[in-house]
Amino acid sequence: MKPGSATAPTVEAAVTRLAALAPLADSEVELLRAAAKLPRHFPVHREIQLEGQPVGGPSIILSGWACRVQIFRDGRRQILILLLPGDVIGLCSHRSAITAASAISLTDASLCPAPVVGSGLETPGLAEAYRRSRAMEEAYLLRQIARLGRLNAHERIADWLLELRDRLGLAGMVNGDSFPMPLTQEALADILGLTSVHVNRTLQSMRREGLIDLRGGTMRLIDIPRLETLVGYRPARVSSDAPNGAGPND
Amino acid sequence: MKPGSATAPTVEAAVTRLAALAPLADSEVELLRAAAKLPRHFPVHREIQLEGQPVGGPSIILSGWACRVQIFRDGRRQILILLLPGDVIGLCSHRSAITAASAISLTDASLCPAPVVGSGLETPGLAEAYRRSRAMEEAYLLRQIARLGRLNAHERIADWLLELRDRLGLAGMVNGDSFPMPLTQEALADILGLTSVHVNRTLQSMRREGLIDLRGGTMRLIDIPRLETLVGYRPARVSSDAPNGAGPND
DNA sequence: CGCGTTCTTGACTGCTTTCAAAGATGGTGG
DNA sequence: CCACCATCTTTGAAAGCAGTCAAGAACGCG
Repeated sequence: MKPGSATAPTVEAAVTRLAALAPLADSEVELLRAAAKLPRHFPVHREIQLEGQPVGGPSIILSGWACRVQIFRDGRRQILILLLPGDVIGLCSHRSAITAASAISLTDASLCPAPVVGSGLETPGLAEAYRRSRAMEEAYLLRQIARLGRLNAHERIADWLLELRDRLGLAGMVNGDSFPMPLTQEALADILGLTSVHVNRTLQSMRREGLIDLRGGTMRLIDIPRLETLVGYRPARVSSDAPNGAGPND
Repeated sequence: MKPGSATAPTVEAAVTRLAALAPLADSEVELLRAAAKLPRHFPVHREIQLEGQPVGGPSIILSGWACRVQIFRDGRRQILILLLPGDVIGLCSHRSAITAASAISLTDASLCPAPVVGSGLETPGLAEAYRRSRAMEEAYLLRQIARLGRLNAHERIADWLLELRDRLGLAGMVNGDSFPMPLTQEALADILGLTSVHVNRTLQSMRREGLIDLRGGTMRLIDIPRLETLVGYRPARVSSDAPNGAGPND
């Protein structure tokens, strides 16, 4: 494995996330590992799915960060939702499905085909994990709407960071209060509906207030309780099962 | 039928919308009509689904307008998505599903249980319509994010009106360029992520510019081409089938 | 070490909010 | 049929959050 390659395609994050969504049989984990042997690699800023094109089969993100994005004629961009390791894209089951918004890579990324689940008879765990994954995605979309519609810059960032920590935690990518932050402030701005200049100022203000510590591509949430009360944060939940953990490692 | 009752529960709008999403067999239409015989009525501002509660079976909106909403501790509200006649809510198939955001009625409304579709063997049309309905809802969520993140007040209203016209058109509720507008400017503000004061000013500006005509609970889009170029509007599409029409009646 | 990208900072503009109050509207009961 | 009341709409003035434009500093990569 080349020393320079930032994201060696491993399936572990995806297995961790899907197993956190629903218990997987060993055979189902094996299906995932087998699928991950045929990864597709995307350099940064590459189109993964194109709006209006057929969805194709579902894929799993093995490594790297991506997003769904809407671009306006005059160049304005809005990132609609982040796509993180273990996320499944293209989970629509209707006929002639076409993708509603393009997906692009925000870092180098690798995907693989998601193992097909029939009517869920032989792979009940995977099928359930896919269904919950889709429900989680919908919950993130809803929260993103509330965030953009009613929160100011400080609150948007706080809320988004807490959600991000939960999401990365599901995939086992959180260490204590820290997780990787490979995005430029330009990308953050496109996520948060702000300008990069204002994101910069707000991040610095939050640093000064001792809320966060962002250095060298790592984000550390210093004062999570204060971040949470700032926006009344509550983690997304899509089922009444015990809140699926795998939270931050320590 | 009482003269005063604003929304006599008819199933026609719902049948129109679902049949526009996928061809329905006569037997499937009969299932819908039968289900509509057991409507539940909700006065304005009544809770239809409560966040965190079990989803229960799927329901169809027969008449009236509703929404999913997020309310913050300090009273800020954001309407996440409108729910219109023919829309199906509670379409999650995973175990122990709980609703991610409360649904409330914005006008008097009536719902009925959605006919259950098994594995889609006996009701392939309905099953397909449900799947596409869910995909449409996701497309509306994505567009709502782009709207709140990157459009100014004029553009948000234009974009939202055009989407609303398409959605109501699917249910056969558009007459030419006009459709009912039963929402208060306060509700519009909660949809658009603005204040009601600013919604008022912006609507009046659009009236003066000859873009819209809003009077007596009816919205007329006077200059649709100009509205469309204002935001680069393109209708939501979730399948490569011929764009499902039932567009505006004339 | 040099170059391009990203981050940072300042000054200024402006869209949107806030606060307040007046005007319109519609439904109800006398 | 009209007075009355609650709700909704409209308007004004002032303040604030975020955007724009521009330029310099820091960073990372080759």
